[in-house]
Amino acid sequence: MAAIRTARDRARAELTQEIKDAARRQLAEVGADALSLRAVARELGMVSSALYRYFAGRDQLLTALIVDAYDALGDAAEKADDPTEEPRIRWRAIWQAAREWAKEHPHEYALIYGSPIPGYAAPRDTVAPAARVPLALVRVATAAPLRPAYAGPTVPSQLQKQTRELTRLLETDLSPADTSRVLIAWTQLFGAITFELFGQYVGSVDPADAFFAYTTMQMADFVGLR
Amino acid sequence: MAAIRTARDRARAELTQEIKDAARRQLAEVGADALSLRAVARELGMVSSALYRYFAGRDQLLTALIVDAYDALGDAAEKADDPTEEPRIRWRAIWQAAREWAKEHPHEYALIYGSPIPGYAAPRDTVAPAARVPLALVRVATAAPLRPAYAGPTVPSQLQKQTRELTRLLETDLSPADTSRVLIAWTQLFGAITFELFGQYVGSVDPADAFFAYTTMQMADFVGLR
DNA sequence: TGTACATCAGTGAACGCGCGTTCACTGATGTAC
DNA sequence: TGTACATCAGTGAACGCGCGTTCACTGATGTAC
Repeated sequence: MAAIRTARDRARAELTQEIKDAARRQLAEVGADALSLRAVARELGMVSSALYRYFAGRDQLLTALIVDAYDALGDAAEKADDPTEEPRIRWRAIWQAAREWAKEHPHEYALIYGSPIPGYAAPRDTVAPAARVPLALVRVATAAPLRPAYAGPTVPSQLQKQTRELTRLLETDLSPADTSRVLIAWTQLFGAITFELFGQYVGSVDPADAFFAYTTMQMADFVGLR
Repeated sequence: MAAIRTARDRARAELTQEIKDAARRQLAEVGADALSLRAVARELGMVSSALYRYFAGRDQLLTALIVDAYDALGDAAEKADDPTEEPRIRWRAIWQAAREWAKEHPHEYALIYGSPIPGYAAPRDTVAPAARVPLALVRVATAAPLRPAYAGPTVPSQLQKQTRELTRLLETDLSPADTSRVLIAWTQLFGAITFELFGQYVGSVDPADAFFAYTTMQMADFVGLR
C-alpha cells in the first residue's frame, strides 16, 4: 500500500473505507448475493460508475469485505485471549468471542462461513486472515500441558503427513494426534456457530447458550486441556 | 396428496417431477440464488408462466427442492445403516454416507446446510426430513451399550431441560450428557462436511479423506460407542 | 512563487441483460346427467 | 353412449424492475520546472 502523502490520497483512503462500510451495511440488510454496486453508490450519493475508481468490480469489493470480516473475527478472538490466563479460561474466551462476533455480524459471518458465492473464487488474500482463529486455538493447546492422549484411533498416514506439515508451518510441537484434535475442535467451533445461526438447532437446542458452553468445555477436554 | 385417477393427474405428477429435476440440474450449475424460473421453463420447452400451474412461485419451488434434498440425504444415511451390525460400524457407515451424498450433490448440500436464503423462511415441512440424519445417530447410540461417561463438565440446566424434551420426543433413554454428546457429534459431522465442501480445509487437511475418517472414529469414542 | 501540463475523481448517459409475476386467451381433458 | 358444461394446462404478450459495466466528458488536484 502506498504511503499517504497528499489530500487526494487521504480522500481516497477515506472514501474506500466509506464504500466498504456502506457495502457492509447493505450486506447486513440483503445478504451477499443481493449486494449491488448501484445500491452502495446510491447510499453514498454517488453515481455507480464512480465506484470503479476504487474497486475493479463487484468481485473485488466482495473480496475486500471477506478479508475484513476474517480480520474482524480474528481481532475479536485474539483480543479475548489473555495468554497469562489458565488454558481452559483462554479456550473458553476464544470460543465465546467467536460466537459473539458471529451473532453480532450474522451476514458477515455467512459471507465467510456460508455457501461459497457461485462464480466467485476466493483469492489468496483470504488465507492468512482466515487462519487467525484456528491459530489462536493452536497457541492455547501448544502453551498448555496436555493430558496424555488416551488410546484412541491411530492417525492415518495421510493425516500424519498433513499435520506434520502444518505444525512445521505453525511452529508448534504438537503431535499429529493433538494437532488433529485441535482441527476437530476448530471444526466443531464453527460447526456449532453455523448450526445456531443458520437455524439447525431450532427444535432441539435453541436457544443454544447452554449447549455452546457445554460444547466448549467438552472440546477443551477433548483436546486434553487441563 | 390426492389420489391419481385420471390421465391429467398422472401428467401433472410427472411434470411436477420434471420441473423439480430441471430445477435441480440448474441448481447444480448456477447455485440457489441464481436459480430462475424462466431458465427452468426454458429447459422444459415451456413458457415461464406455465410453471405457476405447478408451483405458486420461486419460493415454493425452492422449498420443494430443500425437502427433497433433506430426504435424499436422509435416505442415503438410513440405507447405509445396517442395524444388525456393530455400533461402530453403523456409526462409520452413516458418516461416510452423509459425506458421500454431500460430495455428489454439493449444491443441494449448500442449499440445506449453507447460508440461509435471504428473504426466505424455511417452512415447517423441512423439520421432519432434516431430522433424519441426527435421528440415525441417536438410534445407533441408543442401541449400543455406551461406555460409562467420564467425569466431564456437568450439563447446564437449560441443556438438561432441552435434552430431556428431546429424548421424550425421540423415544430414547439416553441421558442428558449422552444426548448432548450425540448432538455435538451431529454438529461435528456437518461441520466437517461443510468445511470440506466450502474450502476451509484448503491449506491444512485437504484432501480430507483421512481427516474425516479419523474424526468419525474420534467422535464414535466421544459419544462412548464401543 | 508561478505557470504548463499530467493525473485523477466523479458525472451522466447508454448498452444489453434477465428476472418474477400477472392476465386474458385458446384448446384439450374430465364430469354429470 | 352421447351431449353440455366445467375444469384445467399451457400460451404469449406485457409490466416494471434493477443490475454490472463501459465510455467520453468536465473540472479539480498534484507535479515538474
